[in-house]
Amino acid sequence: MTDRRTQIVDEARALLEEAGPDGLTMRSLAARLGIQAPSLYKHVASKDELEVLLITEALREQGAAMHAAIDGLPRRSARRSTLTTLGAAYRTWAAAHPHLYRLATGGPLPRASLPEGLEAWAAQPLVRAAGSEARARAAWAFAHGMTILELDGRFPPGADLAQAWAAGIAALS
Amino acid sequence: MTDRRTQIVDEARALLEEAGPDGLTMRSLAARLGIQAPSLYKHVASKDELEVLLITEALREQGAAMHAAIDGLPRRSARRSTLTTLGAAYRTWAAAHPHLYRLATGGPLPRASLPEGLEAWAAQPLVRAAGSEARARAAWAFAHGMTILELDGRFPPGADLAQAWAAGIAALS
DNA sequence: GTCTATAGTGGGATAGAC
DNA sequence: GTCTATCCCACTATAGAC
Repeated sequence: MTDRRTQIVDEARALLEEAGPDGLTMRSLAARLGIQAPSLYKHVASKDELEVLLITEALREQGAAMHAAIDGLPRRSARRSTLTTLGAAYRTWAAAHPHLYRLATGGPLPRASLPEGLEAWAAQPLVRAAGSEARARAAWAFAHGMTILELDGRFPPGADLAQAWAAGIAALS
Repeated sequence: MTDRRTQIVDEARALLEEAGPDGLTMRSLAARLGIQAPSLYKHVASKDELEVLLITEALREQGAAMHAAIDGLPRRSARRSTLTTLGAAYRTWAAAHPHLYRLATGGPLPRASLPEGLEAWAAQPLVRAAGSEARARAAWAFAHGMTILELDGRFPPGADLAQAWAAGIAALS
C-alpha cells in the first residue's frame, strides 16, 4: 500500500520518461492513474510541486550513483582513474534516464524547495576527485556539456563520443 | 526599405531576447509589428521556419565572432592562448544573446534546413585550435556546459566562474 | 499585404457535489 | 478521494474578404 502521493510521483516519472517533458501533463498523468485530472490536486499542490519532487528524486539517485562509483574504488586511486569512473557513472545514469536528467538539469534549480544539503551531497564525489572547486566546476561543465549535447543530438552523426569523453577526462586529470 | 520577411526575423529576434523562448509567439510578434498574427503567414510558412532562420543567424554570428577572435591572434600562438581567446569569444557572444544562444543550442539541430557548410564553418576555429576532433568536441562540451549552466543559474550563487573557465581551458590546452 | 473570423488543440487549475 | 462541470488561458494555423 504505497501512499497515493508516492504513486503519483512514480507514475509521473514513468510518463516523463516515455513522453518527454511536454508529454508530462496533469491530464495524461491522471489518465494513467485511472482518475480525472482535478483529483490530482488533492495530493499535489501544483504541477510545479510535482516537478520539484521529480528533481529531488533525480538528484538523490544520480548522487547515489556517483557515491557508489567512488566507494568501489581502491583508496588512493589516481585522479585520472577516479575521474574516469565518475564520468562513466554520470554518463550512464543520464543515458538511462534522459528526460529526467533533462528535467533536473535544465533551467534554474529550485534550491529553496529542495531538501537541505542535497545539492552539495550530490556534488561531493566530483568535488573531492577534482582537487579544487574550480576544477570540479570545469569537470562538471564538461560532463554536462557532453551529456546534453549527446542527448540533444548535437554532435555530428557518427562522432566518436567515447573518444571525446576520454580526451576531456585525460585533460582534466 | 528592408523587406518584410527580414523585418519579421529582426523583430522575432528582439522579442526572443526580451521575452525568452516562451515569449516568442506569433501573436506577440505580430503585435510588435502592428499587424495581426495571421498576416505573418504570408511571409513565413510556420513558426518552425522562423526558428530555423533565427538559428541560422545565430550560427553565422557566433561563427563570425569565433573566426574574428583567432584572426586577431599572432600566427603560431600557443594553443593555450588560442583557446583562451576562443573561450572568451564564445562566452561573450552567449552572454550578449542568451536566449538566442539557448534557441540555437538546445534541442536537435535542424541540419537539413540549414545552409550547407554552416555548421562546419562555425566549428572550424575550435577544431583547428584543439588539435584533434576528440579534443575539439571535449572543448566544445566544456564551453557549452559552462555557458548553459551559467545561463540556467545552476552554479551556486557567488561561484567564481572565471576561475572555472580558466581551469578548464588550462586543462584542455 | 492586411484584415476578420474562426477552427482546432491543448494546457493548468478551481468549485462544489457526492 | 473522486467526480463533473467549467473557467480561463494560450497557442498555431487556415479561409476568405478587401
